[in-house]
Amino acid sequence: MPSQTFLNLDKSKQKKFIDAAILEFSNNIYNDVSINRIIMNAGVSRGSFYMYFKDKEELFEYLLHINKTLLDEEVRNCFMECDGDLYNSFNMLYDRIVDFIIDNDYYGMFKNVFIYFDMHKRHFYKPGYPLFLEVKGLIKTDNLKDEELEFIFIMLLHHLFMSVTYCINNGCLEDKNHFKRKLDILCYGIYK
Amino acid sequence: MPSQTFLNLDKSKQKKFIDAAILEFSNNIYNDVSINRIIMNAGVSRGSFYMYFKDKEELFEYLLHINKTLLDEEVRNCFMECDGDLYNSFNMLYDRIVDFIIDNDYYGMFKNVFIYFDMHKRHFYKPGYPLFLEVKGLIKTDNLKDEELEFIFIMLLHHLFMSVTYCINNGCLEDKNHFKRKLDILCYGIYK
DNA sequence: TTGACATATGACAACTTGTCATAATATAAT
DNA sequence: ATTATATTATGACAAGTTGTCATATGTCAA
Repeated sequence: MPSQTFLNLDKSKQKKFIDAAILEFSNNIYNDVSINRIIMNAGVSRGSFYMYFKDKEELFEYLLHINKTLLDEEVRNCFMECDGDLYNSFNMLYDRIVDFIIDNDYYGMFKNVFIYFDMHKRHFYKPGYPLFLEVKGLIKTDNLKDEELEFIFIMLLHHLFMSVTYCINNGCLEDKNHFKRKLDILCYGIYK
Repeated sequence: MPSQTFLNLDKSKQKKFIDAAILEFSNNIYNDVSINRIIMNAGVSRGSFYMYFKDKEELFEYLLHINKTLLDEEVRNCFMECDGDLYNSFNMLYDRIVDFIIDNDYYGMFKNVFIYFDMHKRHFYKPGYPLFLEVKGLIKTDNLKDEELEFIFIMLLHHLFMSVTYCINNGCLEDKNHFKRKLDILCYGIYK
């Protein structure tokens, strides 16, 4: 998270900075993101940057944080709308996330995020992922085998993001079939 | 792949260079690998490095290539020894890979590779992965559902590497159960 | 011996990041 | 209103990074 100094900034200055950061993260993959260009575009001095954020990673985490809140909301909605059925929920979730990313201002950034997604996956779906605890109660378990629910949840989430990555990177956002095939395998198994 | 110039070098000079490169990749994650340090340790000039390799990525790919050959051999063996049964093959494969990495001189490097694995996953298991074509004939399909074999293969491979990553990063190389649980889900499904 | 080609070199330009002493500004206290 | 204190802003700087290129040194055949 940014320092209090940054949070104390008036909203317009904050926005200008964040916009510059998103622009940079949209046009460059993580490793090539230049703090120099960000501060130039934001009209902020070098020293100030390091007053606001520890480093590039902290800035990046903050950019993710801003949107994660919105994404989490989608997850909650899907589970509610599907009466907690895992298959249907994840099916719906995939479509929603893809749509979310397309519609979103942060599309370019997300694209780069997803390319390097697993580099940063620890932010999303490690065990203890808070979102899981939230939706846990919503999942219908009577038609499931006796596996630890969080384990399954994380596995599904993992594939979800993998497929999103796959589709974004291959420019085939319409190939929603890719994830559904995976989902079928996960839910019903490979073996006869 | 390195330039012919590098391949023409006498073996001892090649080895010195590769050793220096492995040392560097073992002690630093990809982004922090310094070509400067490599050429210092290898006793090679800056210009020579760029004569041998296009850039850091090409060098890294070559280091992977060296070992991939050995890993591929393990894959072949497992499929042979398990009469092409997917479940058993991947089960065995996991153990072998973990052992391979532990025993190997390249352990440190592999650790760093696996941390950033998915950043580089394109090198391993994208569709058309040559190893698949090789072992395809070895896979017994009569007890499998009618899914595209390569799709399943890549999914299993993906989880295999994920679990190896998980175990290496968490220092719990003995927790072989992690992958077996995933394998059960993949083979027999989540739903009753 | 002389060309012709392959290989080696390190100085160089053009970047990068993170720090820090200093300067400017805002807020509080007298 | 003036002083004191705390907060925020700044850009020069050190110490690094990469990739290039003119030049130098090998090597081998004619």
